[in-house]
Amino acid sequence: MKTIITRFPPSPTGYLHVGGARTALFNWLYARHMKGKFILRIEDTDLERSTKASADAILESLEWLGIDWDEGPYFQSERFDIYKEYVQKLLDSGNAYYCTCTAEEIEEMRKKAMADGGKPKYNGKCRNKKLGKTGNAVVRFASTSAGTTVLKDVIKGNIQFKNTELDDFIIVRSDGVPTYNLAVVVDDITMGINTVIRGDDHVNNTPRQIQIYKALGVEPPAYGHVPMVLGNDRSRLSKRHGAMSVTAYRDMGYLPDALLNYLVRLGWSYGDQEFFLIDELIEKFTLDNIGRSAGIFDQEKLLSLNADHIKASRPNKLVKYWQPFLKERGLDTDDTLYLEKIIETLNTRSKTLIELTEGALFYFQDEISYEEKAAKKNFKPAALKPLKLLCAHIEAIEEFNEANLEDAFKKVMQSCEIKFGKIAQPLRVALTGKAVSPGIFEIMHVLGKDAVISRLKKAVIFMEASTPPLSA
RNA sequence: GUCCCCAUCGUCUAGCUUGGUCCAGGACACCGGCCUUUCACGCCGGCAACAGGGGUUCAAAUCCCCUUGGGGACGCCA
Repeated sequence: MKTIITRFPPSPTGYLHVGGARTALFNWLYARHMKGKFILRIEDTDLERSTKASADAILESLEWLGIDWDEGPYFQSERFDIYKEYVQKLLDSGNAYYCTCTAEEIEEMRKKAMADGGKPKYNGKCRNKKLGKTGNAVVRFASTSAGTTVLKDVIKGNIQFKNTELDDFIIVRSDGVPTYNLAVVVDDITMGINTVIRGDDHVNNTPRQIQIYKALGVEPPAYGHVPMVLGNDRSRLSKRHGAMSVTAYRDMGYLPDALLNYLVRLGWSYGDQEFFLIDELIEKFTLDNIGRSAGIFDQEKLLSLNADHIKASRPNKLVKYWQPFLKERGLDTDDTLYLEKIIETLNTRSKTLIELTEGALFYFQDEISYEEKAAKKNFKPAALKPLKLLCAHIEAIEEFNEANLEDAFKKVMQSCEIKFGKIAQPLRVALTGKAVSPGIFEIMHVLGKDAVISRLKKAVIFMEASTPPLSA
């Protein structure tokens, strides 16, 4: 059995967006599933628009996602000699020719073709002129207009194209730099790529590429065109759909595994299963479960999946993704054991790492500032006595454990003749400053005896200072 | 304009290959309820779809055709 070799070939003209990430993911998963190879190639033949910064950003995103590559990154801009060689072959075999038509002439041809009810095309004017290489001549591929080209797509099935639909497209620009259609084919041939999984938007390029393969006498790879990811208005994903870069999701507190999980399910399915860990995906991912229709990117579902992944992650694994968010707020992240304990109290109530951070703030503050609403509602005069009493009982505890703590509560409840709820909420505000938080026993356990007592005392002082003793 | 692709709840989808087990299943969102020291988690329940029209067939979400709708491509971008 042959080794499957896939690739991801982004062009460095911007950041890696979620659609591209999904394409990379499919190629990567398939390669991993088949125990094959995954190659990364930077398609920077467009010297004008390609930037080093974009290339770096893309690599960074892939690394964060955990999509690793076995070869590369190769840069097309460093492979011009190879392309030149192949172009010469095409020229020699009569499958390509020089063309000196001007932009105006070509514009005319296109208009005419449109007027005749067809696609805007180049009419092949220079094809038989046998022109030599001159100053600003381009090289065009002499495509066959007879017959049809069949694309055997592993996802969409057979697609037929009448060859008359194709024109003689440019394979080398006037400045000598090859264009996309030529470079992909040459790269895929020389890199041994045998499986090409890419976006739907490339379907119409495929017959051109297949023709180049034929002209070169090389067997084309297996193609699989995955449907596009659309924005909520059903149009192609773009900036106006909001945050679409991988790094934006990272910065919003999403876990890479959650993004990957969401992305893979957008277009691929495994029965009714929604939640996947990466290893599981590698084990279960195959091309035949990829759907044929385009999908809309749904942030809500991604959010929900992120919450699931936060819940399912081992705290010690989550720490490394969480630390940057803590650092951003100037919080100390050295005590990872403490962080893990905090996570355990908050992971079921945080949908993102930002929510986790916000929910955890009180753990890091020595001085709790009370939320006005929460204080008003729970720091009522009637709560003063129970809190004071509770403080005293807790201080008296020798071993700060659940049993003793429970005992302290019982005593307070009995002597004040109140229910647990009456003491729990004020205590919560005293400990966290908020009316919403993890369970108070969990919190006390993480905070420890000293912090609990100190926060209780401060709450008592606060209440005494701000509340006139209405009831005796 | 021309070519290509697609079409199941609002969204992602299962089911379609090998018609009947589907008056269509799961998930997100939404709405109820339970649990409960708050908020969540969790659990239970509800709302909600086979685009339309023709065929084929005893029988069609599943096969065929047309219409409509949506998307994509037509670059010296990739």
